Amino acid sequence: MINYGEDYKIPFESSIVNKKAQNMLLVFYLHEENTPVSEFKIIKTIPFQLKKDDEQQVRQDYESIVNKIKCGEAHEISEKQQVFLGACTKGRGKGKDWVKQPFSDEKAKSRAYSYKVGYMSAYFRSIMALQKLEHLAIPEEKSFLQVLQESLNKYIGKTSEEIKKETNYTSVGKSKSQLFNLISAMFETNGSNVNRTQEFIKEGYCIKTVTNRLDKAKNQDMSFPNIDFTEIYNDEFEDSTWYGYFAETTYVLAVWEEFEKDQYRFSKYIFWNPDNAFLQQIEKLYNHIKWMVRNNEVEVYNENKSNHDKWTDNLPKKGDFFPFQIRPKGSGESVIIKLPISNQLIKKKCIMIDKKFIRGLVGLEH
DNA sequence: GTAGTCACATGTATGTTAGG
DNA sequence: CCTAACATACATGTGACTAC
Repeated sequence: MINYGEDYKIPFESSIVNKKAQNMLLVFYLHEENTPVSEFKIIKTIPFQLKKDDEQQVRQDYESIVNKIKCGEAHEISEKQQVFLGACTKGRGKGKDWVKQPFSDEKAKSRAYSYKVGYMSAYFRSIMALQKLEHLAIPEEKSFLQVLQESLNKYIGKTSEEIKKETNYTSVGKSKSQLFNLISAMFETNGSNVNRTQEFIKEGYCIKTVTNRLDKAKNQDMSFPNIDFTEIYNDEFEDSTWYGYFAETTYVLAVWEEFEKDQYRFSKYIFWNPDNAFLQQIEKLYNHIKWMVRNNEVEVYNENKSNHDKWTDNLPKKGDFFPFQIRPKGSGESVIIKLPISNQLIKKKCIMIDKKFIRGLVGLEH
């Protein structure tokens, strides 16, 4: 736990963070989708060692946390303000974990120090030498953020055709993720998804595209990876994939303008960190789905329907948890999964963020 | 063990349509 | 005729299998 009353007096060297880092055993499990955690296999145990290269950042993260305490702003600490070492919420939840802080009368949420998911994933990869992840080339004298901005700035104002030429990006056809793939091409990732490069994962960054189309009706909500109902059933929100998506990720929203029919121009990008209200809303949705699955409340209407017919169900609808919506998302033959416990068949789903919300973020909505 | 191949799931998205 | 709520497109990722 973060001790608001004491920690601000303690330098990093003698902090609980640094002490525990000297004496910590990591146990890695293999995550399997739609499988309860208790059945995960242990694949690696190893003592934790903070890498020399990362120490400076962890120290800065620690100092940013204790500085907030010193400024009487402990209630404003969140997990987004740090890079590797976060300040995750901890406590009984449901409003019962507000504690005193020394330099303000405002009560702060109880929190603990934590290494972020992306950081630990990168750590794991570094010790396991898995198949090689693509790397971004980050020159010695530049930071990740500089490289990110320079790579994008270079193409601002250019059309997708121009960018295709300059990046030697081939692939034509009807892929629905062409504009996103083009962003990856800007980072010279050899065709890999830029969001899955070592650097993006470790720093907790994710690029998404927002397209402003001539036919307004064709503007789309923003999609996310598929929902793992077994994870929701078993895990608390704070340990979930969704928490990682929204509490520990900085989004870079790349905006494309359709200036002529089917012609797009990369107009700008903005950074977005989901705020607390957003996080609370997704937590509500998470817990609602958890409740539904646990109590066998999910109903699916698929009588006499094939896998490629329309199925309907009683999961929350658009508007119930604005700006989120649950949508089907499979393709090919891979469109059906089983819910935990009930073994109820249901179409694969993902969460989507409402386009009005997203367009508001990037200044397209008035 | 591990390189190559195949099949298909996943992640990035957008397309389609029925009912108010 | 709009748009919520269903659907699918395609490139990449990846597990299973084979051959060495």
